[in-house]
Amino acid sequence: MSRPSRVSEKRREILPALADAFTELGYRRATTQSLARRCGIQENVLYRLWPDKKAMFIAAIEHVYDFSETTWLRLLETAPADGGGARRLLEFESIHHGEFGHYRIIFTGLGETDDPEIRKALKSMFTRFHRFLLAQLVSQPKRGRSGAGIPPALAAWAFIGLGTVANIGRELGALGDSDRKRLIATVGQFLLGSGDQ
Amino acid sequence: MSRPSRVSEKRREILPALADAFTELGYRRATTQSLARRCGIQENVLYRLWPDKKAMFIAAIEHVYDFSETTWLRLLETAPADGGGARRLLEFESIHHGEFGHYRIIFTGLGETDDPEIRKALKSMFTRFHRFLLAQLVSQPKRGRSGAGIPPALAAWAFIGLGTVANIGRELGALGDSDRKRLIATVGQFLLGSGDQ
DNA sequence: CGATTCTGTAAGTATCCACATACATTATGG
DNA sequence: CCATAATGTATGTGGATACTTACAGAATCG
Repeated sequence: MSRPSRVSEKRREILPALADAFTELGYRRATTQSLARRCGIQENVLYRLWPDKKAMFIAAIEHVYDFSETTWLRLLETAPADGGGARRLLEFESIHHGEFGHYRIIFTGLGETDDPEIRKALKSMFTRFHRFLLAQLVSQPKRGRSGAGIPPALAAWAFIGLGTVANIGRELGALGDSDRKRLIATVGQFLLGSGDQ
Repeated sequence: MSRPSRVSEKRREILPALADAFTELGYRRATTQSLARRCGIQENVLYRLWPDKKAMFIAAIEHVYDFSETTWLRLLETAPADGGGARRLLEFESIHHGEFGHYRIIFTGLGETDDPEIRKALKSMFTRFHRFLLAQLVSQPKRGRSGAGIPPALAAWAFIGLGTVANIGRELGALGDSDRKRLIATVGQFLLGSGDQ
């Protein structure tokens, strides 16, 4: 009992840089040396905060989702509470989608899914994401079911797919900026249920 | 001039095992040793067929797409030439989607997109995929535009996104088998333009 | 203060991995 | 049959990398 541990504060302080490193380099290419350097600490200190590299990676995944969700929640706060949140999110994403490149940590994670812990972390992340989107969809003004009779739970998954392919297209340069925005806006509106319009 | 080279035959003979190895292990975790072992040859021989590991990976990516496209083309041959190919593919994929796990090589590739050659290979793959789907969509019976006024080029991208999220859901166990099939069937039909039906 | 625990810095290690070298064997064209 | 080039097998290597150990200073409790 002397000198209280500040480990948890340190973890939170370091997480953004850690997540950025994994995001840019991917899981395997991110060496513990490079992680430490980019966090401005020694390798050893990293190992005092997490038991191994995998734990650092999982923490980074969770941080990335928390960060995104915080962004969206802030956006929804400023939105009218009339249930138009889904539409608002859609507009926002059609412009800013993938700006932080954070989805890259998902891609690299998906290459490690035979590790049970990593798979579990990813599954939990996607489940949270799905739940969040679903909540927005069912609180829509017009009806509880989205476009043309697609059950909202499926529509929410389709939204995730839409965002994913937009990210891939952006990453590879296979989809130009304007096409990507049109893709999100058009198909998104469609899934929201407004159809042609 | 003596003893003709059988390099290209050997490459073709080995590619399936090579692609399987990258598919199961991912790019970084697949060691050249494990690649060689799973191909039933020596490491050295591998290096006589391709200059380095990256070239092997790119060859595997191309092989995987060629394999898929061949499967679909065979399916379309047996389909009536009335332009219902897209619908036929959809039915097929809603059942057999992702069976070979080959999409995993895409995920691991997407974690290496800062390498120009790998990015180029992936971009080319997605572009070919998109072109293939688009051709099926525009040859549809009802109209040249798919569901509810979505331009077919965008609908084709949305299809890719749909397939991708289905694969992710399957991989993580976040989407049960029946939900996955319903997702592909429902949203797919929707994108095809039949809406409620 | 002082015992104790936290924190920073530096260096070490055992393992692994992409790729190379060396050489014996085999098949082909002339 | 023989010169030439392809193939098979074994072993080597230099560098990277996850994780460890050693130790000095500093902050907090009683």
